[in-house]
Amino acid sequence: MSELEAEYRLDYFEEEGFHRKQCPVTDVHFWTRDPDRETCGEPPADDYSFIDNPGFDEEYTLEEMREEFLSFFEEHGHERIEPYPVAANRWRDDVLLTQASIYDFQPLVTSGQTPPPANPLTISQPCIRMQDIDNVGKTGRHTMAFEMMAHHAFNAREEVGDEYAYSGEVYWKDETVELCDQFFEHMGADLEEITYIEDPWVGGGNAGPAFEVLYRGAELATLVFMSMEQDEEGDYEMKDGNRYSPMDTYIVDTGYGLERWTWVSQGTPTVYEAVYPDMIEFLKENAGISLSEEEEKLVHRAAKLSGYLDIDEVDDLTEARADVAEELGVDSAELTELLHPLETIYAIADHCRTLAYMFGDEIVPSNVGTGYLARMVLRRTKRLVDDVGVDAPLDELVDMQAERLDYDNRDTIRDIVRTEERKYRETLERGRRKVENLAVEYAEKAESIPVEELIELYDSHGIQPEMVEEIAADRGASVEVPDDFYSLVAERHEGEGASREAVERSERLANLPETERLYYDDQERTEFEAVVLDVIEREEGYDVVLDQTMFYPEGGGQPADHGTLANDDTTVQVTDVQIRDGIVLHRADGNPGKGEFVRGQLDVERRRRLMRHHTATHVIGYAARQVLGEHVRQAGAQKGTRRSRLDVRHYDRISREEVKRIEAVANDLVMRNVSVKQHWPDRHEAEEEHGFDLYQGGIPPGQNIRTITIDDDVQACGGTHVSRTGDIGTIKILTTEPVQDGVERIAFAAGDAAIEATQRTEDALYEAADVLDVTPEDVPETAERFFTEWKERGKTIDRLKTELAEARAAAGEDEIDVDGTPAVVRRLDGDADELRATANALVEEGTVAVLGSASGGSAQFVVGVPDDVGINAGEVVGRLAGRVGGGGGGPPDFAQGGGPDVDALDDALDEAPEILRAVRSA
RNA sequence: GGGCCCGUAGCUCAGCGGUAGAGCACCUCCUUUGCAAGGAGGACGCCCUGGGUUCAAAUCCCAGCGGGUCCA
Repeated sequence: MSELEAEYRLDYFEEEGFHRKQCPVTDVHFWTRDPDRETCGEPPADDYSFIDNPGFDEEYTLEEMREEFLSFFEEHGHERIEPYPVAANRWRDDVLLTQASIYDFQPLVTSGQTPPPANPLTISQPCIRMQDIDNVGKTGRHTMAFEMMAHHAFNAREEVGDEYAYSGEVYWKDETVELCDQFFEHMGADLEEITYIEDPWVGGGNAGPAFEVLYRGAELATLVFMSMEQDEEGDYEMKDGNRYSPMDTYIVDTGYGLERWTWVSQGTPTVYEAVYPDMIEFLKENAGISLSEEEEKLVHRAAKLSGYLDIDEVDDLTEARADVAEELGVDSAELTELLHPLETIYAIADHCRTLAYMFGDEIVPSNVGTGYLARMVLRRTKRLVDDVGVDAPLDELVDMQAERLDYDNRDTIRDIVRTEERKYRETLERGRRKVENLAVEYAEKAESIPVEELIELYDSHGIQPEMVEEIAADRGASVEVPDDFYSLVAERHEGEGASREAVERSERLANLPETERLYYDDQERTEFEAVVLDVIEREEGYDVVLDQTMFYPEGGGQPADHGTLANDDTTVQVTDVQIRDGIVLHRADGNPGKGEFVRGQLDVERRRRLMRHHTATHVIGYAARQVLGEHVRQAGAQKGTRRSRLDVRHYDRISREEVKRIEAVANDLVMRNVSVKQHWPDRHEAEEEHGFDLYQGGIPPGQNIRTITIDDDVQACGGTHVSRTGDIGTIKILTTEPVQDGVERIAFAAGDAAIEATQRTEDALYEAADVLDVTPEDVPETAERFFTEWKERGKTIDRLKTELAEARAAAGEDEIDVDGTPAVVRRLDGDADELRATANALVEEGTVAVLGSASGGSAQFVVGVPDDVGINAGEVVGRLAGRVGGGGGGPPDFAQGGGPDVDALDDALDEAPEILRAVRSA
């Protein structure tokens, strides 16, 4: 780390008369204007000193503070940027949630592939950090949801020229620290009290020097100078143990916690009271929490000390709490009892804000991805609400935050919260019954519920061990929850995860130019001429590289074009087309010859079908949004020639009624025959105009992006489309099915494929009608009637079999005597049911029954023995079955068996009396 | 995306190779007419679907469909 020391010696510090010091408590190096200062300013070296002693000239609300920051940086040459969604997976696939403002610009802007929306810029970015979830409410300063205010500048080294999407230096370390200082000064802070702690930053493959900016015990800003990338040959070894070297771009990445600034301006005991005063007031009242004046004072004093609490850093929270209690001179249990409801309320307020952000940004609850995180937070919140006795509905609480955050999809948010709450209630009820059954079972055995059951209950049924304890206690069963419960659960999941296949890259391609893509110029054209630049032999066939092509390579869920490449000598079939680093590879069954001129001809019918289906996919997505709500967005898509599918995020199953409405809206758009327009707008202008909903199918790199506009639906898309919606012909939804919780798959067909699909469905119906000998309209009713009748007949047959069996038993002409007990040995070729019924009837009359049958291709026996007769039926069956090459068994009074050797059945039955006697005497 | 659990009467579930069960609900009768009322009787099952193993599958194995849950 010391290698970076020079990086921190700024001219600005020199000019301003800063001193570099080392903190005797934390050992870190820091910069300060105060020559007498010894400690770095961060707990545990220093306490919070702003509580009851606000650090700025005025108090600010969250909204006022945000505006103060943004307008200050606007006045200092920065452009204000609208915040991005909290669902970072909308534009990058390496993370789920937005955890910092810089996330907005990774990876395309930070790597220099795409220009920033403005440079320099300022933003206040909503973020969610799930890591802090256990600290929320307890430490007084942690929140799961927060806004990171920031100013960013994107620089590229002069010497690399215009290789990147931005060039030159906007500003770097000195100006960054100066701006930070100026903002503190603007707010009325005492600059003498500010410390800049040297704290190198590492993350996501990048690194650089950084400062933590401390004021009155609170970390109010982090100034990161991202300037290095991971490199085994690099000169700098950072704290993660990896080596790093300087990169061509260098970026100012700052973060000013909006909540912290608001808190410091107000000097309230906890951040929560500064950030959500109204909601906390509401929750306190609703839960009936009122403190005496003395208690208020105690809570207040405890808050000042709670800066030391951090579940990551303090091993045992109870211990830390005890320390606080001791310092205050009160009983630890009493203090906990007093603080616990307040901590819960703080957490509820924070969690509701998190949920408002998530659902406001149209995350749909699910068992995967961001949807799962949302579900976890919601369930946790529900438990907290019940725990502390707040009886307001959860959707109302979330809505309070959604309203404050000014979301306009509040109805959907409430709908989602209610649906999720219902699902959770159902899970809890299921769980409760399960635990009750288990508790009774183990209580009877006088054992405690084993840990394996607890793990099973949690992992497979979502029941917290605390809940098991509670229910079990009611039923008189004991449970012991091990301290390392959650790591035991984790153990169960070890060894999961699939290996990822490496993508092979041909070095040969590196020397070829990018293929000119003609398919965007005129999407209707199907013929072209080109020069063969290279032919690469593959295991099966050849990869042909041309200078230009009409062939659309597989991508964006659209399969590749097929067709032919021909010159005067030869014609080769193209059966697949792929794109690698801008080079289009045509997989062909022959070699057209390097350097040759070829005529390319697309399989026109295939391409047309794909185009219809691609445009139809946009139309279906548009229609689904109209019918199901604005939260609907693409979760995946695959186009085909006969059918295509679109996976959409939605929090419920799609009903038949909704399917019909989607179909109607889609076909209405087809019939209106609106034009399908292609544009290449500047990406930032497009984003500003249409938002991130543009990127339903992924985010393309580059300054300009291609968009497809149909009516008022605009999407970034690289596929080929028909020119008017009327060209689709018609759209028919084939099926909807859930692919995972929160994602529904809509399969549909377009154009002639739609007609074919409808015909297939009709064929099935007509065939069914034909079999039933009725008209198609009558099929449902007739099928129902037949099914009912079929069941009735089954019952009648059962009854008749019983009657028949009784009649047979009553006939009784072939009764023999086994040492004084009457017995019947008989062959009757019926199914197992008949044999059983007959045997039962015989046994009823006090007769031993030995019945054999050869129906169904195998020999079968049933042996019944009345009570008080000393013959083991299982034994008899065993011996009989042995003679037909099989086996059998059952309880002593009623046994069944058989074997494959049908021919031996009669012989076996002949021997039955002997066997009965032998078994009796045994 | 991966792991695990579950599909049996209208509901909640038991059964886990050998004749499909219980409680609640339902119907009839009796006894009582009061906070989950008692008694007697009755009806109600493609044991999710399709393959396989077996003399025999609700039960074991495989696949599918449907539901749930945990993790990234």
